[in-house]
Amino acid sequence: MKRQLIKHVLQRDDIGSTVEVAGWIRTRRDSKGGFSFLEMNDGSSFDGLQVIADGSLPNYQSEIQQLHIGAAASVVGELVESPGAGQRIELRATEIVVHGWADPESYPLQKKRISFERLRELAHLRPRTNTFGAVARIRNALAASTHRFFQDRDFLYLHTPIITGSDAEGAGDMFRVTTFDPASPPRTEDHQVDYSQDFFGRPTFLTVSGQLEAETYASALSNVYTFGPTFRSENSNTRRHLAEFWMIEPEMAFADNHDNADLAEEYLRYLFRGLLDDHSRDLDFFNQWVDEGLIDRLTSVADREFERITYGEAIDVLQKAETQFDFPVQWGSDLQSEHERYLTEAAFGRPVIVTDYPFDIKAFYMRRNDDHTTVAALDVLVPGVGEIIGGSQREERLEVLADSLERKGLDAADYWWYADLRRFGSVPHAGFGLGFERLVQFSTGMQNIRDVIAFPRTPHNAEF
RNA sequence: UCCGGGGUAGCUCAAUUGGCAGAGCACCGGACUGUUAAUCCGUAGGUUGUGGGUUCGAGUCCCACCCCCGGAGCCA
Repeated sequence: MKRQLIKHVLQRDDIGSTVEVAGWIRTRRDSKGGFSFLEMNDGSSFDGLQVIADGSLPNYQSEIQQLHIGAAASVVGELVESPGAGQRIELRATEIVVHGWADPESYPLQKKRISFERLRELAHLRPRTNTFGAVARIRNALAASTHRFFQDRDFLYLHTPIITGSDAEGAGDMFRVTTFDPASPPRTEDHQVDYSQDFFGRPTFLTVSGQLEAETYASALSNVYTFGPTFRSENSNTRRHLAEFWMIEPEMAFADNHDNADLAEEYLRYLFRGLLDDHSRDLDFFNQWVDEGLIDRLTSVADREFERITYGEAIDVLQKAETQFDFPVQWGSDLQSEHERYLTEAAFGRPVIVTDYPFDIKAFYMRRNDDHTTVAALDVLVPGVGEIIGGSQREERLEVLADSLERKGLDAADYWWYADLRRFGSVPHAGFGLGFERLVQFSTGMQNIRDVIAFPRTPHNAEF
């Protein structure tokens, strides 16, 4: 007999059929009537299947009554209507095979609520909990929807390199990649580390962004997107930062920053509509136990247009605000977290796309506006999470790019191939980067980013 | 990295001006004729994050370090 996933069994109505399921025991409740209830979950859905284990089963006393949370078992049984409240159907077992025991004395997961902090120390077991099972399914759904969204619009999925030779991508501190023995690397005559003898014959690092590479393929295949891991070695200790995270970076040729904003908004609203339509059971759980306003917020984001303002307009709004900010609001300085939060939570109560930031506070590759002081940048701010997308139209004019590199203190020689895109068949193009974990945070209401990725990498944390 | 809070039983937390380290849950044993995150009774459970120091006596006070959480910065 072929084992069925519980998500499918729960939808069946062919009462009397024989089915086989397998999974992990969540709880056993013994009835006074000489039989037991087993709640079994295989991760295929939020809800588990209730199994009725009658006292007449041959291994009832020897095994079934020893089952506890965490044990793995498979069950063959008859699908019956459940006389109890709380479930439509249940499985009356004819055979129960225990595959793996879980000693209740030492098994760390309990039937009661366990703090997320504690579960981070149990990252190998936490997917067996309600919350982390639901996070994993939502994360998967968002990944699948992402590919569907871009594939349906003829974006080409591009794999950009994880290891990069560029130490000047300008998006943050980088992890070095080397095969050298750290205790005794080869040295040059003047005692510098001799990277010409390293694996790649030059210093290499883990990527902080696939954008520059993505631009090269957009400059040939029109619309592309990346979806891969990204690494930042900043000593960030917040609930919004990881050292290793996943980023989605679409890049469009023959597109300006308005097209960019349109794409960002359409993409996000598509994702949330999909979750609301197809993953309501998991969302209901988060709405009840994690974040009461979650479903209302996702619905409103999916249904309403985003607010779009320029940086200059944002400064005006903030300067007229009643709120007392810790940091002063003035044109030319970057928006602080408290400012972003005010805009998206208090002022507008929905996602806000802020565009056209001052040149001086943004990256070299962003396209200079005609006012010569701002660039065609774009940040998408969402309530609770803050910046979820950052992007821009790219500078496609060679002379302006060269000027920007110089003004940012960067060496144009390091960007020779990037500049070549502007020498040969240059086109207006634009794109953005979306932090996938921040998207999962927003979609689940989970407060800490370490709880929306399977094995979080943060300073002092790489146990698993 | 900076600021603030914290680390006590397997888990979540108490412990008064420094004075015999407790409770709930989980587990185990028993009770209860279908239960559904905490039904009742009972047993057991500890080098109070680590290392020093003050004191007759330290979970509590002092010093150093480690780790966790929240906020800030960096950003996605």
